[in-house]
Amino acid sequence: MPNGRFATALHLLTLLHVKEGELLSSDYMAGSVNVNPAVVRKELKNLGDHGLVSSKEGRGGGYALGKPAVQIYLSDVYRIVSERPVLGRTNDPNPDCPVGKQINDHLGDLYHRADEVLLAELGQLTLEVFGRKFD
Amino acid sequence: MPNGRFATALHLLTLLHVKEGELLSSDYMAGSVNVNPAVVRKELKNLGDHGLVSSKEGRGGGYALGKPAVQIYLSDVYRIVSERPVLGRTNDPNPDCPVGKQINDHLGDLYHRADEVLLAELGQLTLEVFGRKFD
DNA sequence: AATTACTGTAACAAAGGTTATTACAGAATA
DNA sequence: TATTCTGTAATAACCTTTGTTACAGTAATT
Repeated sequence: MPNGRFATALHLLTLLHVKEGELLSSDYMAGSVNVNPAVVRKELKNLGDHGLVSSKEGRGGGYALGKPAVQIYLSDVYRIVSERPVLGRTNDPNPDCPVGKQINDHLGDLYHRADEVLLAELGQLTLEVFGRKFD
Repeated sequence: MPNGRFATALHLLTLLHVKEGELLSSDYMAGSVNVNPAVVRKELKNLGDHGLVSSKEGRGGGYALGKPAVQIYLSDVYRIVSERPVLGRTNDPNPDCPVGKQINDHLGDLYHRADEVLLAELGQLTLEVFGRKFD
């Protein structure tokens, strides 16, 4: 994962948690994260599709958590924003080479285990616990 | 890590291990991994700078493992090829926002722990063990 | 000595993926 | 009806990674 989507998503969720009770606009949140409002809306829509965020359209609308922060695990966030395995992508090796023919299968196993341990680690933290670190 | 350097590096090291005793050329290895020979030379030079690979210049030269495969941990490989934390980069949030001001510190802690568990997992495998999977 | 076959390395091009930007339709409130 | 939001698409800008080309340096071979 070369990008900053995890950081962005967790920042957004933390804002929603810290300001629980109010509806936050994408413009406001974009100002805190320092990214474009349209990017915020896209990411929040994505998180919303997975139940972590709810939204209200129209004037006076905005975003809120879609479920209690104690039920949002950081592993959920990771799963939602990262489409590629942690260890990166694989190549398209030469099938005529004994190593090339088999390497992707073995890399696949390894990548899978790496994702597992990462998810296990992130699964130990909820948004509520993470949010306690903030004043 | 959005890229394929880990896969490339491990493929190269596996080739060197499987064909231990001979010197392999960057052209040959590039043919197995299916990437450009110059890319192979760059990556092998990098692995060599960290002691995992030795090289011999000039005619009849090539590459070999720099130390026994039982002493090469996959965590070493990961450390060498990945300059960014697994969870990705962070943003440059607004310091005027309470959350924005602190988020990168807390993300930093999280990223550090994520890297730790990943390294611990990869540290359980050596190149020798990984290489047993191949015919 | 000259040739050959390699690595080491730099410079630059190409490709791919991520984020920014702009724009506007649609929804809900005032 | 005007306003203020989200939802969403299209496109541009940017950045990172990989590919490509080229050539200097080194060591064996002839």
